[in-house]
Amino acid sequence: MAARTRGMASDIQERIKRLIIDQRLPSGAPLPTETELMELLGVSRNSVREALKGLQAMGIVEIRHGFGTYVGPMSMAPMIEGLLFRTVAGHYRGEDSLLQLLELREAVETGLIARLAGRIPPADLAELDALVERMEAEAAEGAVRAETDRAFHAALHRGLDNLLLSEVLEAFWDAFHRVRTDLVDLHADPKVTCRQHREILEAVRTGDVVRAEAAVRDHFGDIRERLRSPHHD
Amino acid sequence: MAARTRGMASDIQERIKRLIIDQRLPSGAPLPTETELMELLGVSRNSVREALKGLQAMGIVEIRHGFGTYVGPMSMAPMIEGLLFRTVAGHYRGEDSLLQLLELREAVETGLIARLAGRIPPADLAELDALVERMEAEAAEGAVRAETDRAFHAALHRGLDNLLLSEVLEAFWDAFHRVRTDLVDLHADPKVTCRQHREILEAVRTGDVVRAEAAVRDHFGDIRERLRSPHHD
DNA sequence: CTAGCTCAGTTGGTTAGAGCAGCTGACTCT
DNA sequence: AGAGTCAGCTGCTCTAACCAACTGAGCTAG
Repeated sequence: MAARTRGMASDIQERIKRLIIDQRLPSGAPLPTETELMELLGVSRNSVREALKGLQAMGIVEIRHGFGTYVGPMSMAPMIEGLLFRTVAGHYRGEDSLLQLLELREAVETGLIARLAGRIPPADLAELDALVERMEAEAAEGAVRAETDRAFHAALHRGLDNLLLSEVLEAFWDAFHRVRTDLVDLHADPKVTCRQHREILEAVRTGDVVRAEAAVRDHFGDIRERLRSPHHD
Repeated sequence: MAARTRGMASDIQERIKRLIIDQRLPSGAPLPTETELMELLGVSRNSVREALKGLQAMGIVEIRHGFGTYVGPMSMAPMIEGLLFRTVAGHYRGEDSLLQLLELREAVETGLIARLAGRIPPADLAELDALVERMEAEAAEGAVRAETDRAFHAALHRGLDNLLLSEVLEAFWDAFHRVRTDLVDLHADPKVTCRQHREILEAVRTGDVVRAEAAVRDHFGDIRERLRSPHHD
């Protein structure tokens, strides 16, 4: 017997994790069926399912109805859900959780822009140019699509050359975006947004670290300002 | 009916989340018992439990055997678990996931040190002094305890005045520390470690941003160097 | 011979009911 | 008045049966 005081479900989860690690299973690899796991681990189907539900919530396994169970993508998706819920719950309880989330993004992205300035590959710079242009086209028609903003930040962070870091930043963006659409309407001026993004792009293109930091800070400062102003319920 | 194609468990989770948000329940508040939830939501006990297991994995609820179910701490603990597993699994598959995790910490902490330099409250500075001294005492006896290093970083980040940000940084520290103890032995020179921490402290005390960034980068650069050198299996 | 449909088998999803296990608080005995 | 005990809540695990989704082999029609 392994873990006595911590419950069997947790024990089963640990054993399934070990199974994945010991066998070097990559994302997408098939795992034993529920019936097999139940025999393999010597527990009931119910316990297996509860353990899998927990692992699924952490992105460690992926369950497909009628097909099978697989090693999960291990993306940052669970973190997004957690951050989102934490922020929304805090917001409704009167905390400034939304501002904290924005500050988290601001602090991290401002700190990282110095590392990016002057080091963006030409291909990514071209993509960023195209994205800013699309952004301006969308702004002329009323509002910038969220997907375009997301693509801009994603392309920018690609230069960091660290998949984990990029995913974490993307997760922060996602969480903030979802909170924003669920809770408040920032009614930002699309033209201002465009100008700020172009400024960031030009700064990193020329490799001007100080200017780049100022541009990013300006971008977030603008959002922060709108966050403080009266908005909703 | 809400989600038809996404399964009932996910639907139940959503409804429990709504329950917490709509009633403004704070962390630690009691939730309905399994029996009550089962009647309230009109589903079987098993489905309720599977949903709760998923929420528990995300830190949204906390289940105490024989006592009840409560609103969870909503800390970053689930993220630590996820990062840890992702990194360990990647490492065993031959990826440089450990280095990526270290770089994540390095990038974020280096970027944030500028925001801290010269802005640490005297009380925190005193605590940091005490921690470096303890570190030196421990170094003289062989090795610096992990808890001391953790406390140093935690005290340093307290000055950020953003609980979410501090927790995220702490989570990154935890994940890296656990991976490190599980996978590799960095056998760092404790005296060097002490010197680096003192240097960081002096730099932020005097408010010298450039020196502070260099100190942090030096600290991480040292760890990164050891990570590359031959180590284990 | 091929394109499309059908259906049986496999796998996960849900329900039901029974009994086990841990914790709390009130009750009892000293 | 203090310490031990036990009844009762609570969550935990198991069994067994049936429902629902998906795949792929085999059949049918063109």
